Amino acid sequence: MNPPSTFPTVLRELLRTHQTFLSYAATHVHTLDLTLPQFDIIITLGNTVGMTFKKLGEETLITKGTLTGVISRLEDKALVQRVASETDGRSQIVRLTAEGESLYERTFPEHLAFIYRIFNDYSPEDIATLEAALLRLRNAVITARSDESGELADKANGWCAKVKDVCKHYQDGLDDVI
Amino acid sequence: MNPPSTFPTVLRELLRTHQTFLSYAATHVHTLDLTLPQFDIIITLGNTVGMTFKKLGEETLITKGTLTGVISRLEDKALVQRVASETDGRSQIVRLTAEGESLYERTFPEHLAFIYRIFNDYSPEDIATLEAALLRLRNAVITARSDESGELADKANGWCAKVKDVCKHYQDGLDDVI
DNA sequence: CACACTTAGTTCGCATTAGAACTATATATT
DNA sequence: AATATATAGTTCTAATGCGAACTAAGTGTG
Repeated sequence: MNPPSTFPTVLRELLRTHQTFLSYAATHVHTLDLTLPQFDIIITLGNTVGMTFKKLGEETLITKGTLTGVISRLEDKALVQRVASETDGRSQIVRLTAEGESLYERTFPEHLAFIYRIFNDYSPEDIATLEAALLRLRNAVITARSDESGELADKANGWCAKVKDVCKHYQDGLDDVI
Repeated sequence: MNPPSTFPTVLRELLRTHQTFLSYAATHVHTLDLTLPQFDIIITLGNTVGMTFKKLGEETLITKGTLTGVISRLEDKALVQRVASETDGRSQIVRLTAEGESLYERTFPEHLAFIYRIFNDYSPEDIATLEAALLRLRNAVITARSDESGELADKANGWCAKVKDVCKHYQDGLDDVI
């Protein structure tokens, strides 16, 4: 008794897919004694001359508050270093140390190969299709977010009256519980 | 200079989409003085007679260790309660209190309407397509995971030699950095 | 120059998150 | 029944993750 293919279902699938992928990626990264965010930093800094906290946070989707701690732990491991920016007294440049570069070059191809196994049965078109579907969803979220209390809100509220039945239907699928 | 549509790109897009969606959903849930996992528990328990920790964890994708804390905080807010199972001395049933039921009925339609705004431009087929794409990806990850050190690994390792060039290409797009 | 205002990182508080160790209860096997 | 094994929750630790307050440094306007 699967729930119908509605937006709550599709979003749950988004969470599930995301979580499954992270768990898969972690199995490799943990063999390097790194966490996923830490390894993300390493591969983002690989083949670059370093970048500011701000840029690094944008690339890796890590909030600046969190980033401070992640970088500090990588600094403890001597894989990255903070360098004061010469042009902006507020900025710090984060770059790989020699040891960090070495780790990157040693492990990144291996990591990509590990990830590649996921797409064994994907054609390039399949990958493009998937990416387009994800991008469309993300843009749809951004649109909904920026459209606060606008027309969308009205439509949604009008639609809200009908929702309770859908909820019941959706929840019924979960009643084979105890 | 966008990176080409390769698997690292598509996976980064998965993370981005996931994060954007969570951030959107949180803007509504936080007005209820709940965190996302807490609200997830509420709507999962809504219209049910309650369920065990195990079942609840499976539905919400929350690890059992984490679940203990989330449920405890919801218990502090008097929204859920633990009830000892009559059939299994190890199990606890988690169910909504009257106050929790009330909250659920008051806020779930509103929440669905808020989420619905994302799919304003989606047809039912569009939603089904998106869900299929996500499900396929998740199954691909599961396949890769269960195929440890199998044929996939060999193919991936053979392919690994070519990876470095791809890496360089992929990273070049990030060099407009400082 | 003095002022408000923005921006870059740090720090702090609170709540997950995964994973491992632990307790108590079931279940299976002999 | 006695033992081994598996399962359900709890507890613990280390590391995110987010948001808000804070400091230091840049930018703008008068």
